[in-house]
This record gives sequence, structure tokens and C-alpha cells, in this order.
Amino acid sequence: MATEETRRRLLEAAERLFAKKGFNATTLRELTREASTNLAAVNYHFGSKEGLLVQVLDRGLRPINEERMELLRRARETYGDSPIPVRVLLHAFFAPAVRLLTSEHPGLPNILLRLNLEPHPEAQARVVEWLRPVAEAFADALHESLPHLDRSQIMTRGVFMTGAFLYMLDQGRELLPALNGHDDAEDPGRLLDELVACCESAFLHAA
Amino acid sequence: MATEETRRRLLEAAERLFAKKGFNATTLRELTREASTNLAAVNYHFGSKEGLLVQVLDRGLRPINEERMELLRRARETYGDSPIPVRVLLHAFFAPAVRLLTSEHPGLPNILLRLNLEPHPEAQARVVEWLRPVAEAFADALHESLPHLDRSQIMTRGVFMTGAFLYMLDQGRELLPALNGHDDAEDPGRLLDELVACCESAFLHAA
DNA sequence: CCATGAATCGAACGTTCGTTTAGAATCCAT
DNA sequence: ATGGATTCTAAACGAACGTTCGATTCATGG
Repeated sequence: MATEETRRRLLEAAERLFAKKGFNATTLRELTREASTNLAAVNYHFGSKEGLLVQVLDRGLRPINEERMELLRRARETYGDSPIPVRVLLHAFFAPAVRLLTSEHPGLPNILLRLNLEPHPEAQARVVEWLRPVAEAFADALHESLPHLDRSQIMTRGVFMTGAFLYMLDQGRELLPALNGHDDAEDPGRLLDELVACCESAFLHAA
Repeated sequence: MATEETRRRLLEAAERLFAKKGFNATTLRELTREASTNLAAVNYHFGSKEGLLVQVLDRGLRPINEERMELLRRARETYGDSPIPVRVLLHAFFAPAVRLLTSEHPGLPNILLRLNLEPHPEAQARVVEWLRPVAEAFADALHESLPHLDRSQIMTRGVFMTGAFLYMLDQGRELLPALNGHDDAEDPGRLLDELVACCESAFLHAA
């Protein structure tokens, strides 16, 4: 058979179901039924259920981090040796994530949030491994632009930012319309603007 | 036997284990062993595993919400008919949570975060039921203090705020020290100040 | 056209889970 | 002290899980 087809269907079903019901609560029987294949397919193609999770994360996160680094590189060129404005840095960090996580991989924010809470050592280690260089690069750049903040404060606000970001991307499409009493689809562009503005304020506020 | 003693031990073991391993990943066998009682005790005292979760949440959240409303009432008295400063509102909302969630119920932020992500309909409905009047009261007060923001924007930033808050309280004790390279225990007071300041900035920033 | 390896399939395995049940132990009012 | 209600215990149940395995099907290069 088209050798990549089943893999792809499994990855898509996994992303959707892991986000909807959680990793542990998603059964391989349901997942493989959703992907129109056999129960044994996951273990054949990915070795194990957790191996499938790792591939789901890799498929979604790698392009985001690559684009983040590319935008940071371009900003560095644009601003030469002078500090890159905080707003630009935040935009470079958030824009790829907002774009890809609202369009191609809408389930990932939920999966990532869960990953911080549930112990999946292998998958967690992979995510940290992918994210660390990006986080370091942006923390360095932020430190240049905000010399009055020490690294500890930058990290604190970075965690603040990350939590707010993931929580908002995940809950934005359900909780917000419910609370607001209408269900006009959240405009990703508007969401990104709000996010960048909020985080910029959080970073710029007097220490 | 001292009729309340077993219940209390079960509630404490549940709060600790649900936070550490998650609701689904916590087995009643481990939980009841931790509470030095029998496997059947949970079903006897709480009807089911989910009944135990509901009681854990109630025990932790009820005092927080009561104290929030009390602080809001006092602020209303203090400021009379003039709008309550945003900083005061945020403090009234966060302070009880920070205090109780860092001392008596350190596991609750994690449980609450998970609850937003995993579907436990009964428990979720209870939390919403407890939180709704509080959220409404604070949203009203915030709307008076920030008339240039419409209700939708206030809710958006409230969600932003809640995500950041829970994520920070939960990750603050693990992720932050790891990222900062030292493990001095986070000072709850300092954490609260940072939180209020960040959120105030996020609310005050130009729309 | 057939042989070969990859891919799929049905079926079963062993484990673990939450819950139930029947009975023993304990407590308290009489 | 005793009888009934409350609380605890041990054991078992049925269900559902991830994984494994041998057989089967399929695509493909010789």
C-alpha cells in the first residue's frame, strides 16, 4: 500500500484524539478505528503508543521552532548591533506558533499543556531538547533589550507568558466564546495581537 | 472509629496524588495504601473516584472564593461609589488563591489546570458553578474600573490571566528553579507581587 | 509470473483498573 | 451488656487496556 498513507492517518487521528481526550484516555482501539486501520498498526509503525506521541509532537513543533529561529535571525539582521525591540521579539516567538497551531495543528496546544502536567518522560525530554536552543536564543535577545531585568526575572515572565499563551490558544476557541455569550470564531490575527500586546506590557512593566 | 479521620486522610492523599500523577493515573490501590486504609474505602465514603475528586476541589476552592468575595466587599466599602483600582481588584482575586494554594493546598493548581484539559464533566460543572458568581462579580468591578474595555476584552484578558496564574503557581516550584539554575524556594509573596504587576500591565495596556 | 519483503489483519495474552459484595469489627445508645 | 447501625476489610468480578504473534494480503522487482 501507499506506505506513508497509514502513518499520516495515524498521526492526524492521534493529534486530534490526544488533544480531545488526553493521551492516557485515548485508546488505541478508538485511534486506529478513527484512522481506518488495524489495532496493531500503531505498534507496527511507531513501536508503541508513546512513540506515536513523540512523532505527533515532532511533526508539529519542528516547523514552528525553525520558523522562530528564522524570524529571529532576520530581526538580528534588521537591527544590526542595536537591541531588537521587545515587541518584535515577542512577535517572532508567537507568530509562527499562532499561525501553525491555529491552522494545521489545532490540537497541539492542548497536548503541550497536558505534557507539562502528566509524566511522559520520553516525550517531555524530546520537547525540552527541541525547545531549549530556541528559548536560550530568545532569552539572550530579551536580555539585551531589557538590561534592567536579570535573567531570573526574564525567565519568570517567560513562564508566565508561555502559560498564558498555551492556555489561551487552547481555551480560546471554547471558553472565550462561552463566556462572551457569542460564538464568532476567534480571529487568529486578533488573538496574536492581543497576546503580543499583553506580553509586551508584562515585560515592560517596572520591575 | 473516629468517623472523620479516614475521610480526611483520603482527601489529603487524593490531593497530593492527583496533583502529582493526575486523576486518571492515580489508582485507588495506591491512594488507599497512602491513606492507610482499605481499597473499598473510597467507594464507601465518596461513592466513586470522581466523587472523591469533587470533594477535594470543594474543600480547596470554597474558602478561596469566600475570601475573594469578602475582599471584594471590603474594597467596595473602602472606595464607595468610585471605581476600585485594578491593582486592588487583582490583589483581591489573587491573594487568597496564592496564600491557600501555596500553603494548605499546594496540589490544587495542578489539579485545576488538569481539570481544564481533561474531561471530567461532573467535577468541571461543579467548579464552574462555584466560580461563576465570583468571576461575574470581579468582571463587573473590572468593567467599572476599565470602561474603555468591553466585556469581551475583559473576559479575554481574564482567561489570559487565569492561565498564566495557574501555570505559574504550578510550574513555579519546579520549572522556574530549573530554568534559573538555582533552587531557592520561590517566595510566595514575591510571586504574588510579580503576578499582580504583570496582570495589571496586561489589563492597563492600550487596547 | 512468481518470489520476497513490507504492510495489514484477526485474535489472543497478561495485566490492571474501578467497583461490588458479603461479612467482620467497631461504636454508641439503651 | 447488648443489639443495631456505622465503619472497615478481604476477596472477587467484569471490563478495558497496550502489546504481541502468526497468518494473510499486497506491491514489486527479477
